[in-house]
Amino acid sequence: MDSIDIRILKLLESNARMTASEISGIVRLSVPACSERLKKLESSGVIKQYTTIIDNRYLKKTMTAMMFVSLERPRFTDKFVEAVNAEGDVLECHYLAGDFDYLLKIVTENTDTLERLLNRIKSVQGVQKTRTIVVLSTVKNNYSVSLGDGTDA
Amino acid sequence: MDSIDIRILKLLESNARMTASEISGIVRLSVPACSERLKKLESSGVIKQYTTIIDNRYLKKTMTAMMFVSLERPRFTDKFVEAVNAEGDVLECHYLAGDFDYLLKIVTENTDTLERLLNRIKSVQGVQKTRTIVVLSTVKNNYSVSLGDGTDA
DNA sequence: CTTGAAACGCGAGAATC
DNA sequence: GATTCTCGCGTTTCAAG
Repeated sequence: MDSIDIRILKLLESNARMTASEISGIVRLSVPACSERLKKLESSGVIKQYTTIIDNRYLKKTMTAMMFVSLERPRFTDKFVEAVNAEGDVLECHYLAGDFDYLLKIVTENTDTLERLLNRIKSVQGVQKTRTIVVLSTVKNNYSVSLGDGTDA
Repeated sequence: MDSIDIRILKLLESNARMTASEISGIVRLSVPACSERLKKLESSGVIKQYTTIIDNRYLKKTMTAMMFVSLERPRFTDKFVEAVNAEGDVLECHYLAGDFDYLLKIVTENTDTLERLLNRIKSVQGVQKTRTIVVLSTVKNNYSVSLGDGTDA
């Protein structure tokens, strides 16, 4: 992982469909050299996934909320994790070191669907306490750590 | 946006580098028809971005934290947003309807870098109160809303 | 929407420096 | 690492149905 790899990753971060020849032109490497680096970054696991970000507006999911959840006992964890994974509107679920056990990031249609989701979460066995915070607007939303300008690292 | 579009989006969500001919084979459409749908999904803004998810482990950023921030007055917003955007380790920033004004999702190296980041945030003009919660593990981490199986919507 | 054809560009591999 | 060449495939654009 040298600075050229970082620059390649940065380019792919901004556009995952960039071709090897496009990249080679920008980072000033030959196409085969670029292809090889690409394959290594993929096979080594540095590149976890190429994904597509879909505008939630077109899916009518314009409401974001954060939901804290506490479980009665750790033995309810498996059921809870299962339930969370089954909920398509729950994008993230983090296990916390703090007052609450979990933080869920939710993207859903409206207050109705949020209410129903909240009720489903509350009915999961072992869920003791929840606290939901509505997001008014999202100022920043990156999907991966910033990679700097490639001059360092 | 019919069910075929949904299926195409689903495929691109799982792998943004899928070619039009690969997609056409799966959704049982001709290649030109697929290409056209792709271009429409891109130009209409349904597809916001093709991005690459990089494993934070390889960037040595293995620590995740959630930071709540309150500002004294709304007039400090611009400076704060600017500061947040300049911080590479701050992946998300949401404006909240609640006790705190903002929630920041942070991915950083270790407690040292988190401490320094916290201090930088605290020194931003107008920052009144913060509360930082360390994430122990991440159970679920999707980047876009789930699209179902394409049989509906 | 389909098929089919032509032209172009890209990616993979081998050979070479 | 760079280059060059070749081969096969994907993409785009056209036609016609």
